[in-house]
Amino acid sequence: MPFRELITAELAKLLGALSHHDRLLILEELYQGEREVKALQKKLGISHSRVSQHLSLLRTHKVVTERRQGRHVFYRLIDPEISQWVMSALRFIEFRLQHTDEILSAVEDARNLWLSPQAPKKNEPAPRKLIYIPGRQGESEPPTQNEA
Amino acid sequence: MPFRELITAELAKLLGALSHHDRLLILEELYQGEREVKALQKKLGISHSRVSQHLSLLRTHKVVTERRQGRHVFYRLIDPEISQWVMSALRFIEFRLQHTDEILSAVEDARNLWLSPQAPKKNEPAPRKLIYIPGRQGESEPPTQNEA
DNA sequence: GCATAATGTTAAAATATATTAATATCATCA
DNA sequence: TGATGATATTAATATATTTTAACATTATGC
Repeated sequence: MPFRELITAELAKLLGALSHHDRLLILEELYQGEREVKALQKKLGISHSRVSQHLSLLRTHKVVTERRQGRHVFYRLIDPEISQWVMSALRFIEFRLQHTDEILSAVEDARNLWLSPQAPKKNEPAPRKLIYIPGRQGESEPPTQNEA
Repeated sequence: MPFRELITAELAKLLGALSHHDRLLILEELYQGEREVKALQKKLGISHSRVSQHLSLLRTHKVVTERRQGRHVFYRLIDPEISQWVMSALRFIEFRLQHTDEILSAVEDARNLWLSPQAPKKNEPAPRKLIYIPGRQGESEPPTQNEA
């Protein structure tokens, strides 16, 4: 497996590009549809320069792309399913968050927003494939697994 | 959505914990089964201290857990499906890697290793749910999406 | 038991990367 | 051209990573 290292490195870079609070919010926002920098800036409450830097990084990592229209630049996800993919990781963190009802319901909200088939509120582009499989029916076996 | 920030921050932390070449290799390795530090050290070709520190970080983020036996410490994935989840992101980077046949086949190898139902070679713990959906049949619509 | 080797963990220091905020530059359109 | 919006650059600060070394624990041989 000669290029396994390369693949792992690429994956690590992608994960690194996404491992930022603001950038995840941008992902969430862009999952709803195209947005210009100004809109993202308002939504996130950070400077436009910072938004631009985040977008630049996401562009570098081929997560987003843009479309120019006059002086407006609209950003969008290259593959909107990356958003679903990220959110499908909710299952790996929810046990950390399952403390208050408020947080639990926020997790539900997030899941509905990002993972339900009717996710994009208005004028949705197309029905999306579900990646997340709710529930943990496969929880029977203790993960002792095998030896090498 | 009051705790959305919290959820996004948690997700970002998880992604951050995984966004390292060595740690992804550890994930891959542990997907095969329990491993002691020494084995990981040999496999990755890095210092045992570094392995231990990586494992410590993964432990902090509840990705792995350990079992002690004498002077050996065996690590395993808390939820082996996290490994599949990470590898299902291959689709988001493969267009960057699709250059040589060698790389392409390495991607295939990686996919087979991590995502095929019979993934763990020997004495597999249980049939695993597939998260990755091969192919891109939903590629018809240009992602113009909707406006807010 | 005692010394020694094997296995892991931890801490501290050095290095490398990432983030931020401020500023500068560039492009577009009225 | 002037106003606006977007991007690039920079420098400072903060985080992460790596290395080295010290430490703890368990097994083994005498």
